[in-house]
Amino acid sequence: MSQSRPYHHGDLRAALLASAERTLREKGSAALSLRELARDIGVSHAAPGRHFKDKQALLDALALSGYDRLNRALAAADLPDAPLEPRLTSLARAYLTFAIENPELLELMFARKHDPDIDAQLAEAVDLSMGSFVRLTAEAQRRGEIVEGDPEHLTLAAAAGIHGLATLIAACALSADEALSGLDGYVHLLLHGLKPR
Amino acid sequence: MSQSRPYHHGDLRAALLASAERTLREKGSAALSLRELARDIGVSHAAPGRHFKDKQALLDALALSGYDRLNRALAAADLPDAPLEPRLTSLARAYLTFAIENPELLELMFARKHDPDIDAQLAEAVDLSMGSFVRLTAEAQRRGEIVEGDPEHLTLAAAAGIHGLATLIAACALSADEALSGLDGYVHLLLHGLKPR
DNA sequence: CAGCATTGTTGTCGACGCCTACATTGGCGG
DNA sequence: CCGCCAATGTAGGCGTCGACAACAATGCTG
Repeated sequence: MSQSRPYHHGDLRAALLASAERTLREKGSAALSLRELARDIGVSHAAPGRHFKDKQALLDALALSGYDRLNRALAAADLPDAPLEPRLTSLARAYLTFAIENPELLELMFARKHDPDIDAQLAEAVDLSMGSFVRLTAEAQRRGEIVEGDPEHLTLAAAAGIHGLATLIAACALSADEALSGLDGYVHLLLHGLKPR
Repeated sequence: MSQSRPYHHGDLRAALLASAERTLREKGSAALSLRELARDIGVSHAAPGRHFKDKQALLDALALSGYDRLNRALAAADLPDAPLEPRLTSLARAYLTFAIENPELLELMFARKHDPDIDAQLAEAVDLSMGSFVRLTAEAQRRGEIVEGDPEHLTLAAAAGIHGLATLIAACALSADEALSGLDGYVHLLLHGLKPR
């Protein structure tokens, strides 16, 4: 057989992750099968097992890479010199955009079934995501632009709302356009409250 | 054979849903298998197919019953005569409590893979859930206790934050105790904003 | 260049979802 | 009261999947 394909793939792990992410985007995490991935790439059905001990291990790796991309997007959207409100809006917009573009991945990232050992890395990645918001509230609080109180609580208050919008978008319970167009108003409400001043 | 079990179960559909919900709570939705449900109940492996054309159909039914319970909990927690802040707090507490007690179910309810036809019923159930919050903001706005603006946007602003907290709890990214104990403060922030007055 | 760890292959096992053909049951009309 | 039919449960089978084990090809390292 003049099969030009070499016995060793070269970087099967990366190829698996890339193909898995495409399948995830197109058909959802439930439709992800290790055997189909192997077929798509052109290796045997057991080859993925060399790189991911489990199907769950692959999902975990996918979730981790998702946090990586999200964190880069958040870092890029941070405007350290901008005033509080536009700065928070920019972060929020980056988060929502990620949710709109990677709904299945977001669902995976916040799924409640990861290996305990990977959970530590995951928690670290989540902390990194929160980091952008923590810095923002901490600095704003130092300048007196934000109410006093436990900075962690204040950060959570801001982040929970934005995360809620993101999950609603991912769950198709909220249209992406609607969320993005109402974002400015939403952040304003976050900062000024629902009660009239 | 003196098998006392009658040929017909009587209410297999309800038994399946009940058993499925227990399994869901104990082992997660991924571990839910129609065949195992049938074994637990003591019917043949194809019997569930008479009541749910699909595994997804059973998950959809589970999600619908989840919305039903959530909506009842929200209705019971509504205090129409209470002032704005404690009223909102009571609704929020009911939502978070539901999330704490039914994390897997909540994940299922907001999963993005339901049959298109069931989606209509699901959307209706979601609207019902939002209803409690909508009434609250509408009345508060009528009394001038809440900022002017599109009531739907204001409701979303309140509900998104609470939903965000709930999903964070379900995803184990936030401890239940922490969320409940900080809830009063959170609702206060929602109403008064992060900026000092 | 020899030996060994890495990586991919083949084959197998049990479980699952779904389908079809068949059995049992209970209810309804003659 | 009885026979028929729809509803419900059963038995078996098909194709796929994840996981495992035994084996083969490769390439690194001493």
